[in-house]
Amino acid sequence: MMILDQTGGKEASATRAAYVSLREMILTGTLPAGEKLKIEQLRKLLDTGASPVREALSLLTSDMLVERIDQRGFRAATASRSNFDEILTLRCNLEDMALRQSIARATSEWEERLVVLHHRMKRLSDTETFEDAHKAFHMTLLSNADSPMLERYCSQLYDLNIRYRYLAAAGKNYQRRDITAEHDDIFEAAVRRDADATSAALLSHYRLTGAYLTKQLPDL
Amino acid sequence: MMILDQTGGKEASATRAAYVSLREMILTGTLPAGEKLKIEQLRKLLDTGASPVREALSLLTSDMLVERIDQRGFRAATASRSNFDEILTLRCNLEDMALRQSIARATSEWEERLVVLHHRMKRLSDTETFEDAHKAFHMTLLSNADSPMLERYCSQLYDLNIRYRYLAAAGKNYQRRDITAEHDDIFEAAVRRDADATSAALLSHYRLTGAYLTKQLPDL
DNA sequence: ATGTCAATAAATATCGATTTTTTTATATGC
DNA sequence: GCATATAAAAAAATCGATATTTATTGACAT
Repeated sequence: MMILDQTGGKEASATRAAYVSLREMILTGTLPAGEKLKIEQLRKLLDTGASPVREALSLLTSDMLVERIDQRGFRAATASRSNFDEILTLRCNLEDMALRQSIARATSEWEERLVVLHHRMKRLSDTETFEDAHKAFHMTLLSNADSPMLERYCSQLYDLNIRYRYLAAAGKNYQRRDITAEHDDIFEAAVRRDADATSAALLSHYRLTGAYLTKQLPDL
Repeated sequence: MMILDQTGGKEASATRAAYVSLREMILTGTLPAGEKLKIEQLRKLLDTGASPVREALSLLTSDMLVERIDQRGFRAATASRSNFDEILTLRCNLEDMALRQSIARATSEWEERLVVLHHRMKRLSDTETFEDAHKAFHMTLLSNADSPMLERYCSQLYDLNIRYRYLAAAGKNYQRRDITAEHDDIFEAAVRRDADATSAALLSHYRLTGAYLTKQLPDL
């Protein structure tokens, strides 16, 4: 009998635990893109039953991280240069849309959330938890659009992009760009509530990162 | 021992059969928006096991037709006026993007597919299979964008919108608008490869339908 | 060598039963 | 009366075993 889960109720069910683990493994490349995902193998790896594994994999299709082919199981979503390009293009278009809606509805509350997250992100640069802070900052930029589906798409695309960062990091001499100044530009334009400037800074940030990653990416 | 599935291999697995049935039931409102989806109940309804039902429901979360709450099961996605508005806005933005990419890459092959589908759609007006022809026409318009994820989003949004058509039809004096002329406009502008005109016609088509549906929608 | 077919092995998909958790109903004390 | 605790019922989640399907192997003929 488990009293209470201190970690925030995350691994409440075996399915959820499997979902979180598998997600992480696919995003970071522990389970390589395109890899066949065999139930029995994963069941042993995660030390759980076949049902939670199957269900977790089914749920991961929502995130486009897993493909399911009827009667022949699951595989990790494939990666390719064209997929990478598509993600970049979609992110630019969708985030531009979300960002403008967000700024149009700007409130001081939203602004203050941004201030905190921007600060936190700068503080955590180069730490384990930077990734989380970075995503929180970017998603909060869009959060005021009050468009749950659009937010979901953007979050999805953000995560899919992470996968390519790990893929690039697997290539030999990869080192992270310094993106602090770019974040500052985005942040400052946002609190100024200057939609055009924020959008320009944000898209430039994505495109620069995209070009940088493309160079570092191994053959796909 | 089943020799071969004549219907095109559609219900190959119990999971797939459940997926198709449940999807249909949610889209048409047989399973009302927001409804609790109990495994045992659906299992009996579809005359299948609990595993295929669970897996089908998990897969349906990808389509945003089912929500899953850890340890307390599944429910049909809720419907609301704001959700309807969000779908309309997203469709206009995403389809505009897809359409322009599609037209920019226009080929005579794509054009001919459009001709056939436009013809077929006109032919089938007011028949059972009109829905399929209608979706095929709209999706083919976008198909030449060569952007699988964008297509997937558009397809998803198309289906989510269908649900509101059924919801409106459930309201008393609903009758379908005549949309033949609008389709003709879209089609003709597309084969002219006039991106601006096609986009304008398409978005106007969506917005007119949206305004019309909004009036007919019962309280949400 | 190459392609086909049958036999075998491996993996997926499904079932039926059990465990765990949540929900509902009922009782208890303030 | 109202909140809280407790017991019973319902539902979700999970397990272990089995059935079904797909993938692999090797013999055989072309």
